[in-house]
Amino acid sequence: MVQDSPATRARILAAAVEEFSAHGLAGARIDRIAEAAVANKSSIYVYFGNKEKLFAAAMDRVIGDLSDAVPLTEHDLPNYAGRMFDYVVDHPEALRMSMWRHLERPSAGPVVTELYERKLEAMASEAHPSGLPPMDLLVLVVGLSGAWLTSSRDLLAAEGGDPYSAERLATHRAAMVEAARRVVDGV
Amino acid sequence: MVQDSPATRARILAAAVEEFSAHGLAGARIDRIAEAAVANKSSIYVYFGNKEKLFAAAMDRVIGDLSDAVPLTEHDLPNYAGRMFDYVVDHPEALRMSMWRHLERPSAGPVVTELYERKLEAMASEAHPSGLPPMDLLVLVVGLSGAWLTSSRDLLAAEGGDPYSAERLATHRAAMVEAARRVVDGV
DNA sequence: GGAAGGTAACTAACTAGTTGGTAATATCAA
DNA sequence: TTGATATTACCAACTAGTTAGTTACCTTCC
Repeated sequence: MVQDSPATRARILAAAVEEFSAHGLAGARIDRIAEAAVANKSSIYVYFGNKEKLFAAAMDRVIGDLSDAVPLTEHDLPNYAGRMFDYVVDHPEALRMSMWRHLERPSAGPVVTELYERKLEAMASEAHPSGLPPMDLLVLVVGLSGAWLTSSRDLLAAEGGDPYSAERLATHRAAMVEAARRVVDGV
Repeated sequence: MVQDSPATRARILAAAVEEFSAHGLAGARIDRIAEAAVANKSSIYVYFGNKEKLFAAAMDRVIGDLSDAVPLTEHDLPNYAGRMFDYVVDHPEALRMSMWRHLERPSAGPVVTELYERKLEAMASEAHPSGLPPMDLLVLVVGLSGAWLTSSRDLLAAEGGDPYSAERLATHRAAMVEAARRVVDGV
């Protein structure tokens, strides 16, 4: 086993993302993370301090990657919703982590309030046909983008077939982007 | 302490709903539930079997109450969204429990696939101006109804003020119902 | 030889679930 | 009604296993 500190740290963080995404903060097990990372448990404490801080680091990583990959295009919200949908389909851990954050540690993860403030200002300054307050508009569009992937399996099962097949997801994506367009453009 | 088996059971279930809603299945503590219910820990095992089954019972209760209180009016989805919003504002545990279910035990809670099937059929048989598939429409409207209450505090904080004040919630409710109307009615 | 990276074994605290026993209530014969 | 007995509700203390976090020691490489 070659010693390589940055690589070990990276393996731990990757394993932590997977474990926390699957089980949340309370359900995650440090031993499982160490095993999956092929690292010793104590390395986790050397690199990240404790479970809580490791959770925060995993959250920073996942949410940071998400906001880098899906920039908020405030003047084209329907396509923002579409890109957000594509990203969380490809990276389910992003959606799960943000749900864990909401339920377990609302304060974890990067603070991007300032960014949002600028985006909302930009939205407010232009004349929107929507007629809805910028914040409400943004929240609703984000809500649309995650609707399918956060729906209960019970509801999705009512249609028959696999709700997560590529074809079904493509159909929903189109419907969702169209819905966002209607919300944004008004009637 | 007067002995009253149904009352003890009810106290345990109520305490379980609160504990699971706050901490989820993995984070909940049986001892805390017993203490909050003013009952002995072993009563929990007498009445509910084990932690998992108690979680399922709490889920049944919360989701059952929700679907009783907010009947799915498939021919008036915007107001369905509005009533759903009102309910989860008044009963935050309903939203939190359904999130915990999604993350921790997707199979917990009542199975209502059959009900949804009938509702979707009813939607399909009528000519909708929406042009969107019934399932997508329903999922998107439900997504809209929960958007504000599942948004990150970070985003909501960008506006300044309390995002959960009665006034702010009323404003959002109106915007959300209007958005649902636009999605349902098409352009 | 010494600093940095890594490890196995350990510990103290916690947690789901159990047990052996007590008190209250119901049943019923006299 | 009464007193013995069975049943139900309840409880304090315990157990076996788990878990986050620590420590003392080893290995690698400059």
